[in-house]
Amino acid sequence: MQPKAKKKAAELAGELPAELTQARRFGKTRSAQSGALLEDYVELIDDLLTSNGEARPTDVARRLGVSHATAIKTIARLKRAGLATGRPYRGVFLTQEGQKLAARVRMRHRLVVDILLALGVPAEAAEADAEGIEHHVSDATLRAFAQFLESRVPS
Amino acid sequence: MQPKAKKKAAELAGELPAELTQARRFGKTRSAQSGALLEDYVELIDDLLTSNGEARPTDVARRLGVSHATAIKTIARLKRAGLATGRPYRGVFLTQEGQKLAARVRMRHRLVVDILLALGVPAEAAEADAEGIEHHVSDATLRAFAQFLESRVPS
DNA sequence: TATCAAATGTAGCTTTAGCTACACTTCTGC
DNA sequence: GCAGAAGTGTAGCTAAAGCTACATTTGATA
Repeated sequence: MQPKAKKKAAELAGELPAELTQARRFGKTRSAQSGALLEDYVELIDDLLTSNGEARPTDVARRLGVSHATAIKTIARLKRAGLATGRPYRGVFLTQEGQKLAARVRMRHRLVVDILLALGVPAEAAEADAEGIEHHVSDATLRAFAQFLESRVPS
Repeated sequence: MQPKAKKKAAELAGELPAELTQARRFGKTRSAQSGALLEDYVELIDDLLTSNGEARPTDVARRLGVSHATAIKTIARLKRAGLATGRPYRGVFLTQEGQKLAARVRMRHRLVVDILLALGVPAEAAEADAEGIEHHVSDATLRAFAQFLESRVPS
């Protein structure tokens, strides 16, 4: 145990609530991680279904830059989660729930890219960064983004 | 193998580059994930060192909402990565490199929060979302953020 | 100073997401 | 209509990040 004169004072002054708030924030960020991957898969599968009429594990794997085995395993998780369906060797499809999620994700992605562009971020970087950012944008923030864009570019 | 009339056409039309670009983007997002945790730890340890004069694994664990064992294991990774030092039972400190990283991370965090606030995101949500967003903001985007804030609020 | 609670560290388990290597279908083209 | 290539699926490994349970060290205090 280290000496801790200042620590005790901080505790008495009410450090605990701050700790809890921060912990809650971090915890949320962490658990968002697992959902992010599924969202990426759902979005991409929806893309492939729209543009190619089918979504094959190998295409998914290529697009995401992972091995086909990894893609297949994650697609299995999607099915377990009720987001995707499909029989062996027959391609992947989205359930109603999966399609709803895809739509939400796509809308959010669009909004994040637009915000970045509006802020003067170069197109290339905007697309790239949006991929990482979008999974961490809460509904409140999303609403603010939409409102900002509307007010700026009534278009 | 599924039938794929359209697929072939798309390939001939040059789908491959698109695939590679997207794969590169996703890969970057994924590998950013591992760095994000270390960044959080470094930032927090720097916080604790500044405000308390010491950074103890238990405090880190409490703030991050994980068990002390998890914190200790990750701190060991920090040490292996050359970001932290410290002898057993003696608290954690940052190396020069760790301090440099902490400064960068803190600056970036500040900038992201400020941008969110400038866009009209409620303070609570801005702080929370920034935690997740900041790890995915490239230098180009960061520069754009800074420039936008300067132009908007010459303060 | 000897004890004991709190902090620290270690061991071993789980899940997720990745990989390679191997096995099995399916489709294409001859 | 068959052979082989391409796609799909399975098995088994790794590393990260989390946990609980147990062991060890430290510092406060009686």
